[in-house]
Amino acid sequence: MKYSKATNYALHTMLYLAVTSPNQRVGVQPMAEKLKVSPTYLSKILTQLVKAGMIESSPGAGGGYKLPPHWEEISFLDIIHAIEGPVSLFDGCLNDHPDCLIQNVMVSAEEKMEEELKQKKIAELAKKAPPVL
Amino acid sequence: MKYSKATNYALHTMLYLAVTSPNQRVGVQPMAEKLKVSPTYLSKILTQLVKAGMIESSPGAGGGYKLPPHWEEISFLDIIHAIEGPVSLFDGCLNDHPDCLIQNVMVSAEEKMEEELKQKKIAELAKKAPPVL
DNA sequence: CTATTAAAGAGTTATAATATCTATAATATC
DNA sequence: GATATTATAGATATTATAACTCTTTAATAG
Repeated sequence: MKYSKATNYALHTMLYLAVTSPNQRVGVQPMAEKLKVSPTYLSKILTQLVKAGMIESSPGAGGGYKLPPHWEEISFLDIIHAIEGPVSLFDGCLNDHPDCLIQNVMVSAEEKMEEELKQKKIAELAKKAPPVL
Repeated sequence: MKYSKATNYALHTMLYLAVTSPNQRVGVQPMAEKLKVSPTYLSKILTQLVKAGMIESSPGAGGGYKLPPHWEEISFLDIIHAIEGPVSLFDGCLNDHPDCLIQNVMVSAEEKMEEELKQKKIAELAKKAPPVL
């Protein structure tokens, strides 16, 4: 029961873009160096973020990744869902009956966490963040 | 990013004990049948619960598992921690700096969920639960 | 056309979850 | 005390998922 490192990488790259260059394109290499992860692996994660609309990409020379116009609205939850998928963290019931009391409790607790993650924006953190991240 | 099935089994057995026989000993087999899991595997999980003080056990003929005296105070969070350990669901920071903004957000969100899980007691559910679970 | 950079696919390794099997220890009943 | 019953412990196997690599393809700027 842990969030994946991929989610961790995704959150950090988003913050990186928000802090250093919200409008300028950045390639994978500098970010991969910063996070000490291989560029190819990080690019997989970034592709997922692109598909979820969390960042924009352009190939070719001078290309790279950039935050989208609505970047200031992007929340932690958005990014997490982009990587982990929209799945609930509890697996459903073991017996056959339809309305599982345990499931209900777990889901409602999860929703409390998600409310918090939805309120927290990357942009908000970028203001507080030191230049080094 | 999911809670383990072991946690799911643990929650269900606790509710099972609370609903059917808070004071009487029950062996592994009937519970394993109910949950459709092998008795040996379930017993591993139950042993973890014993060590965490969530249930009491006695070996030998007529033995089995039973809820402890303070069972009405046992929360979802207690049970989850007994199985998953006390670990945070976020892995910590990637860079070297000490005070990770991202980590802080994740942890505080997690705490919101835990507050909810701490308030929800098995006993409370047992009252609402149908006899079949 | 060429250099650069993202995307996609296949495959590998590592780690953790899930489960099984066997042996051991403890207890009640006879 | 012998036997049946039940939990506990250890080792091991299996499966699933995460984490990562390598290689190829596609797109774009100059």
